[in-house]
Amino acid sequence: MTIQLTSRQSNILAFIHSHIERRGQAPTLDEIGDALGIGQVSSVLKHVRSLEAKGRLTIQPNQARGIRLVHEADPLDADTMELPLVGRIAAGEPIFSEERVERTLRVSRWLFQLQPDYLVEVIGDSMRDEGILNGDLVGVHATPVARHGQVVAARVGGDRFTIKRLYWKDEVIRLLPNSPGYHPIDPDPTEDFAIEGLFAGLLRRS
Amino acid sequence: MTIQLTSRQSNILAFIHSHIERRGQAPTLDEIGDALGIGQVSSVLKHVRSLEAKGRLTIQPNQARGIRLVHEADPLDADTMELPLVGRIAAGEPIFSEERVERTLRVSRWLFQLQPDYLVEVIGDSMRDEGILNGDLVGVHATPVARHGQVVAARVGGDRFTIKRLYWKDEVIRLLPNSPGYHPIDPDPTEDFAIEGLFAGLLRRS
DNA sequence: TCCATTTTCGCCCATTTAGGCGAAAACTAA
DNA sequence: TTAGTTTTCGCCTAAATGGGCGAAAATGGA
Repeated sequence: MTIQLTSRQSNILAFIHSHIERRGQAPTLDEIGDALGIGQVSSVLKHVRSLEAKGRLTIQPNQARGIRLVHEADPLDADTMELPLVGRIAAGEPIFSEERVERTLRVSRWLFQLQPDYLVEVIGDSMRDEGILNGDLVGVHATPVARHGQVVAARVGGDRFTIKRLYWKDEVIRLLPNSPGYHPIDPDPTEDFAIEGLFAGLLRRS
Repeated sequence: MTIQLTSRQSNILAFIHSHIERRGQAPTLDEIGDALGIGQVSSVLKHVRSLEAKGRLTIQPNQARGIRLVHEADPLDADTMELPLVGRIAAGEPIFSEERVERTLRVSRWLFQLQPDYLVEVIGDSMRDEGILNGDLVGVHATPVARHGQVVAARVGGDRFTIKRLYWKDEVIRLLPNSPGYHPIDPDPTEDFAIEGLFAGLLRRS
């Protein structure tokens, strides 16, 4: 429920915004008054208080430059997030490129402890024993850092994007498929190998 | 941007809503006045005009019972849905009861072909081979009708709520755990047995 | 055409809010 | 401690809004 602002109020809010952008700190009431042509700081305060009542900013009492903007991000963004579903990964490309984002899904943040940055569709049943099936959408928290035993999204040889459990022993990296009938991947040292991120949740379509 | 209503206004809006539900047509200004204890229809009109200004309804000029509600349907509801996550199921209780709804999650509708009515947390690993693990949240499409081979949410003996693959042969119902080490359940004919619904998607927390 | 129903118009008052003023209080740095 | 900066308080006015009144206009059926 966003309450609408008067023109005075939105001008003031806009000025505060731009001031923070330009100077890195909030303006004083006096500076706001100067910019908007309001002689009395107390009048400015009145408006700033109104903006606070309308949920657009907060005031740190008695503190100079104590105005903090509230990042509005409509009520939904507060507890849900939008995740891009990226398609098949081709060689060399960065994970993110406009063309590969097939669509975006919105889900409650509560679902994830580790916040995913995107979703990938799983191809193949090599992780069946981890409860990850063909067609599942896996959330990936993009990071190159992974520890032994974690489920990771990795890219081997530049074009094969896989979800595997990482085994790292004696400086040997192994990607364990964790399903019978699949063989572990021992990355060829001459091939590119990159950890794209960590497993962070799963969505299965019905 | 939804503008907030005064209490008078929301009462009037609520009455209009319920009147349309009950009678199939909008009330006259006089009827609204009667219900809310406002003597003058013109006063009612004032409020109805306010509601129009706030985008909650429209008025067909000079037309009797000419109030039309605007179905707000926030842009989000269009492509996401809210699902209650229900807790452990106790004996005899209906699936839905306020106390058992632990929280609600919002997810994109696109995720589901068969629309789930609620989510249940899976206890135990009896469906590991179906890719359903302990702690997963399973979407359930509430229906008593299931066919052979479908994954169902069922209640056996009144208190055991389980997710199983349904086998139905020669009028014998079997719930197949689909994991080694678990035995099929052959419902005891003297026990209650009810299919609560069909598997409709899965969410795994990270 | 006439009449009952229903909507619309003009007017009223009380409360809230916007917008502003001067002065007091609080903070900060010398 | 003292002076300058900045925030806060109390008070004021005008406009907008909420909530209401009685009467006039429009509508539709008999």
